[in-house]
Amino acid sequence: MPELPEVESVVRSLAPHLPGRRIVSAKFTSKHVTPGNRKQLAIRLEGRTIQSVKRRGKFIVMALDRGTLSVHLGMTGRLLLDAPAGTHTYGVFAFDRGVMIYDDPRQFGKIEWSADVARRASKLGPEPLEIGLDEFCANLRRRKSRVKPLLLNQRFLAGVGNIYADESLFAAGIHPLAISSRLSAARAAKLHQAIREILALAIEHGGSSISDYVDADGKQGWFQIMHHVYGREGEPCTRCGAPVRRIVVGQRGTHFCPKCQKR
DNA sequence: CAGATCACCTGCTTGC
DNA sequence: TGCAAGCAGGTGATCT
Repeated sequence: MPELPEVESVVRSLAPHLPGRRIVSAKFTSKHVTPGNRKQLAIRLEGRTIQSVKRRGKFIVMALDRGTLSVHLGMTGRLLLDAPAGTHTYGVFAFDRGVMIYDDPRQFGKIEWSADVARRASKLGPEPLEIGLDEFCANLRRRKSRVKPLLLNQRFLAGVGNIYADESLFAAGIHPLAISSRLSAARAAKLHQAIREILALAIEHGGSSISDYVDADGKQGWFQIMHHVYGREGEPCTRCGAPVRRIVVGQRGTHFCPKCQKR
């Protein structure tokens, strides 16, 4: 579900509500979402006050008065404010005022305490909305990888996922199997620009709601209606009319226009 | 290091 | 209608 624009939208919907709230109690009920000692995690959170909510890559990072909590939504995770618990609720944060629940049908998400947050954060690459052109080009040139899997690599860029990788490559006119180190400076610059524009536009539209994504207020995103290739296999390219193709690259469905995107 | 394969888990869609 | 296969926004381990 959630890539950078969706996570950013969740953070923005949480930010007006969470800071200053005290966690009265917490409860976790999935060994996958909260691996290890989830009872201890609940005890650690008890009595803590949330100071800030930020995003780093696809991670939601909450600074507490003591310690840090990170939430990764995996594929189907949701953080919802003042919503009732359901079949797939695996986390409940009871505040002095209100409640926040964590839902995640597939349980690919992770809720973790600060020590693990630091370990994870050290493995993340630069923020795609912050990295400069020169550094981006140098990083592309240094790798001899197909460009699509490279964009999905969180050590290369933190936050780009399957939808926005495909959409960015389409916008830049680059084939997903192009070799990163062999991209011309002009095409690398175009990719840098495309990633920034698409992520920013997607954030403006609250992200993409493909099947069930919503922010913490339960509001869906609208960027999916502006997708040019993702999920459009067989449909005409919005630019040239040729049918959009779907191939598998690195085990991920990959959508592109064979006429507009060149190696 | 690049890449393939598998694994984690549930639910929805598709095709026979 | 039923059932199996295939698919899904992500990541990490393991092996070549």
